[in-house]
Amino acid sequence: MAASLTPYKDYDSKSKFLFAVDCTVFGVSENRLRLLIFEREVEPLAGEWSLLGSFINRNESTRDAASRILLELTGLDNIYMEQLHCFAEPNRDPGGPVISVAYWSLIKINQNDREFNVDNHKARWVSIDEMPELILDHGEMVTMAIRRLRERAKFYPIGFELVPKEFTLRQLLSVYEAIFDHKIDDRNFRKKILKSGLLTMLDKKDKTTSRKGSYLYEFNKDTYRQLQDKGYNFEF
Amino acid sequence: MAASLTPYKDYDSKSKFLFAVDCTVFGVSENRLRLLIFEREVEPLAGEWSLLGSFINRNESTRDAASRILLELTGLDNIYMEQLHCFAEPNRDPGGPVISVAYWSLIKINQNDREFNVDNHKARWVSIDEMPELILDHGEMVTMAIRRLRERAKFYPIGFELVPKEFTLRQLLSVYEAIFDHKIDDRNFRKKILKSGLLTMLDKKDKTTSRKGSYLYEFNKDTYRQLQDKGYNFEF
DNA sequence: ACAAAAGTGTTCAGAGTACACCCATGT
DNA sequence: ACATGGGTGTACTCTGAACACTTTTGT
Repeated sequence: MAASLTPYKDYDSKSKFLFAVDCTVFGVSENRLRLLIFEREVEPLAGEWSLLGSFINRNESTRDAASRILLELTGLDNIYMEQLHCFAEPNRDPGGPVISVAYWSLIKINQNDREFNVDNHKARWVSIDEMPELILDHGEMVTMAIRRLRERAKFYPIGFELVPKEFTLRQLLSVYEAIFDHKIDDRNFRKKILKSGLLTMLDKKDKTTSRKGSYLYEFNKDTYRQLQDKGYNFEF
Repeated sequence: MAASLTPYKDYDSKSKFLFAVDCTVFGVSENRLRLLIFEREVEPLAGEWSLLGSFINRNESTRDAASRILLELTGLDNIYMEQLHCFAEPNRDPGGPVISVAYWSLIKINQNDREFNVDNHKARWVSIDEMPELILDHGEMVTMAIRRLRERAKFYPIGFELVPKEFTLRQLLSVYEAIFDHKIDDRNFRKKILKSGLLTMLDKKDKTTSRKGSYLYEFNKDTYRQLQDKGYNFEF
């Protein structure tokens, strides 16, 4: 028990719990919304598919713990991350009384996938419609995370977390198609996204996908931050 | 430790925590968004203002615990309630390593305030702009809860949780004014809310506020549930 | 010259916004 | 008759939705 001014006097008699975080990590590749899953290494349930998680230590917050996990995995420490929900059904974990706080995060797949390969985790990107059964309540976490992601994506500039620093409109459109799982009219998309003021057109073209080449954009950080606070309608 | 198939083998060596829930309870009265606060009864920090909370037991979920608290307080068990966030900063509680899951809920003030009076809790409704300092991170919980409430209220039919079973349009409008903290044009409000299909006009009038009397409405449960899933734009 | 992706504009319908007067009734 | 709150309609603007052809350029 940590140093404290006036400890709870019946501290020892109360129920205590282990505390864990689990991360739902999303990315988009090949026009699909994908999720990073792991082969669990510890008993119980070793060898089954799960989210990446960790117990938390006495001196870290849940957010610290989630960042720590993502850093170990990707080598990146500026990943978009939000708390999702605390899962605490009694007996949710056959390993003991463990309460878990789920986080969800977004990463740019192509930018990082090399690092996953050299990593010693047994990780796999799966499309969200081809997800295998996950252990414990991790399936429920994913369902909730997808719902939350779609809700955020509708009103906050979130698609940008899934796209490289410089990107084409087609790439961005395709991220939104993957998140919302429906086709988007490209003319209306361009019109609306350009009107938002979020994008700055660069004087460069990406020639990898067509002979004509398509303009690269980056996003305008000021507008981006404003819209994170105020919200904007990103329904297409 | 509960019965389990294969317990974590280093269970005893890991950090363990007490686990609590705290409830942010909102209501609307006299055109103000209000919050229920309590004089804390236990040490440490007894006598200061706080949210209503409780430790959770081994065999209840956080949701059960939050419902339990609200039931004790109000005598009602069908209160609108959502999980807000898990607060776990190290040393957030001087009483020991306690992690808290915050919930927020909405209740109809006039319907229940009698029960608060006979209750032995030292409770008080305060307008959100006249809130005193709260203990620990409870102020932060409230700030986040207000933000979440406003977000929900914009897109989901939530105002109805704050209004009696039969209500006038003026009452409903005034709930939305309180939540969003700005005046709403009553003609546009009527037009939009009636178009949503959420309301059924009753063949009764409330004559307590004017000589002419104003029609009472109730909400249409089917439409209500649909809009809870799909969402609707409740910005006025 | 042709294939393949990029880029561009218009029309229509529906929703939001601003705004001012008459209605019903108890006293 | 009048005071009080309840109830109603219109014009304008803006946004969203549907929809098809031209441009560029490497081969």
